[in-house]
Amino acid sequence: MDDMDRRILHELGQDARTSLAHLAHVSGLAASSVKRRIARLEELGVIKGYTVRLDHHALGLGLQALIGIFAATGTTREQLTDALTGQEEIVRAWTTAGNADALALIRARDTDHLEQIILRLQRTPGIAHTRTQIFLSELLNRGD
Amino acid sequence: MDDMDRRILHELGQDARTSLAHLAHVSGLAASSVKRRIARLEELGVIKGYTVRLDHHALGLGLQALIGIFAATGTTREQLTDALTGQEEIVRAWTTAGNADALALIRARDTDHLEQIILRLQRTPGIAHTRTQIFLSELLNRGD
DNA sequence: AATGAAAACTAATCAGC
DNA sequence: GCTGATTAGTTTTCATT
Repeated sequence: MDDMDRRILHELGQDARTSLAHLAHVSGLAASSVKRRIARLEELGVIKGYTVRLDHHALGLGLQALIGIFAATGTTREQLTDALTGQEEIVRAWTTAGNADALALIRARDTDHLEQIILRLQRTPGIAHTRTQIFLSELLNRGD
Repeated sequence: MDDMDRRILHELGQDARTSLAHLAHVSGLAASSVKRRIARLEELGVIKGYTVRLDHHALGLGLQALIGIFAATGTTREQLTDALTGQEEIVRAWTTAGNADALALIRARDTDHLEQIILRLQRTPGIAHTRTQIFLSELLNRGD
């Protein structure tokens, strides 16, 4: 991991579909050298993949919320992961050192959809209760 | 926006660097048709861009936290956006209907770095105080 | 590790359906 | 709005430094 790698990663962060020719130009390396570096970063797992950045509002999933998950006593990390992975509306989830045991970031169509998701979570074995915080608008999104 | 568009977006979500030939194969369309659809989705703003998914732990930014921002009275949305955009460690930020006025998702190297970020935010004009919640681990990450 | 050149593949364009 | 053929551009490989 040197400055060249960081530069390549930064460019890919801006546009993951850019050409090796462009990456070669901005880094000053040859295209084949850039390719080797990217292949190494992929092998090392530093690059986990490439994804598209979507306008979820345009796709009808404009509502974002953070749901605090309070696990039932005895629930394992694996059970919690499975319970959350089962809900396709959950985009990201973390265990926390705070109030709730976990926080789940979700995307919903509207408040009716959000309510469905919350009820589904509350009915999920291993989840004792939830606490939902609705996001009004996105101030900043710097990708991954 | 039909099922074909959704299929293409789903595939790009899995691997944004996949070829038109592969997208044509999975959708059953001709490569040129796939290209036209992607171009239209880009023009409409449904596709905002393409980015790389990184292993931030491997890059030395393994600590994630959510910082609740309590704005000073009279602070505008724009001032808050500017204040948060100025901190490069902030990955995402939202205004909320909850306790804090905004929530900022940050990535830090370690707790020392996190403390620096919090102190910087607390010194920022327009921010009255903050409340930090540290994430212990990531249970789920479904990209964007 | 990086380079440059050649070969293989992929994207972009466009006339026709 | 889709197709398939053509051209332009990009990725991949490899011998060399």
